[in-house]
Amino acid sequence: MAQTASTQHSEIAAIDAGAVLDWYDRHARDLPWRVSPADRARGIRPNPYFVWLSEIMLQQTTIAAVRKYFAAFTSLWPTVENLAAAPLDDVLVQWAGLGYYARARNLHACAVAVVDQHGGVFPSTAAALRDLPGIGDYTSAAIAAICHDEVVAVVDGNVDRVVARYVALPSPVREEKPLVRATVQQAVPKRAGDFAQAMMDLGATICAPRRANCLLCPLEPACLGTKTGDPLAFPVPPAKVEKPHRHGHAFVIRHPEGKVFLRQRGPKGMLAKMTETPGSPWSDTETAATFPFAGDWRAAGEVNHTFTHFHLTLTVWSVTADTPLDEGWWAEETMLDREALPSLFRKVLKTSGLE
DNA sequence: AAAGCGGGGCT
DNA sequence: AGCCCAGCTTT
Repeated sequence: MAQTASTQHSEIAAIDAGAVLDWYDRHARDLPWRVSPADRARGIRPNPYFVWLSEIMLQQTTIAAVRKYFAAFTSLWPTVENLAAAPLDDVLVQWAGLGYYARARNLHACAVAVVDQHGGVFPSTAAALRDLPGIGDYTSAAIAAICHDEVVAVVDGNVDRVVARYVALPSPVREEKPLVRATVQQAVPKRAGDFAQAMMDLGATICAPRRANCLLCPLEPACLGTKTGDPLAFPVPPAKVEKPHRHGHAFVIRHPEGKVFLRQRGPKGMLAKMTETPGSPWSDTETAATFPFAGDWRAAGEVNHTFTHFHLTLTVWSVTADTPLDEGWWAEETMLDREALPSLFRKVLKTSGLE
C-alpha cells in the first residue's frame, strides 16, 4: 500500500503499517477486552468501558497481573454506571494488590465523570478523553484508536522499545519522545485500532525487552537495530538511581475472639486511603519500637518490600489483646479478603501467622 | 523537567 | 538482584 508520508519527514524511517497489520491478522493475541481483527473487519466494535478499564489497569502493569482483576471488576460492575454507583471503598478493596492506587481513585472519579458529564457514554475523541481523571496521552489515544479508529499515535512502553530499535535510537527514549511519536504518527493507517494493538503485540511477543525474534518480525527489513547486529542494545537505558532503604515497625493486634485491628491510611502519599495494620512512621534509620500500648509484644519476623523508589524493612510485632486504638476497626481474621490491604500489609499479616 | 507512586514475573 | 511492564499526576 502507498506510504505517502516520506517527504515531509525524510529523516524519519517509515514504518510499514501494511506489513504490521498483515502480521497482526495472523498473530493477534486473544485478550478478554479485545475484539479480534477478523471480528473488527466484520464491523464488531469493542466496548469502550471494557477498553478503558483494561487500559487503566494495564498502566505500568503486566497482562498476567491484570486478568483476574479485570474479570472481577466486569463481573461486579458490568457497566460504567454500575462502577460509578459503587462506593470508592469497594473499588479499593477490589483493586488491592494491583498497585499504584491513585489509578483506582481516578478510575472511580472517571466513571462518575462519564456518568454525570457525558450521559454514561465515553467521549469518542482522544482530546476529550484526555480531560478525564487518570487518562493521559497514552490512554486517551489508545481508547480513541481502539474504539473509534481515530488516527492517532498510540505510544506505550512496548512501542517505545520497538521504535527505539527500529531507528537504533542512540539516547534514552524519554529524551526522544517527539521523535518516537512522529515515527508512529506518520505510519498510522485507517485501521488505527488494529495498528495500535499490533504494535503493542509486536513489542510484547517479538520485540520483547530481553529477546528480539527478528526473523519473525514484519519490521525486520528496514530495522536499523537489527542491522547493528545487537538490537537488544536498544533502547538505551537511562542512568539508574540507587534506592534508599527505609525501616519501620508493624503492630499486629490480635483480639482473642479471632479478630485483628486494622485502620485506614491517610488521604495522601504512599498507599493513600488503603487499609493497613498500625505501625510506626517509616524512617531512613533503624529505630526502636514504640508500642501503642503496654503488653506482651512478640517479634514475629521481618517483612522486606520494594517500592518504586525505596526498599522497606518492617519489623513485625504481634500481641493478643482486646485493646483498640483511637481510629480503626476489628476485622475478622477469616474475612481479610474484604479489606483494601496492599500487598505490603498482607505480607505483615502473613508474617504474624495470619492469612 | 523531575519526582512520586506498587507489585510481580522474568532473566 | 535487577529490569520492566498498555503511565498519570503533582510539584
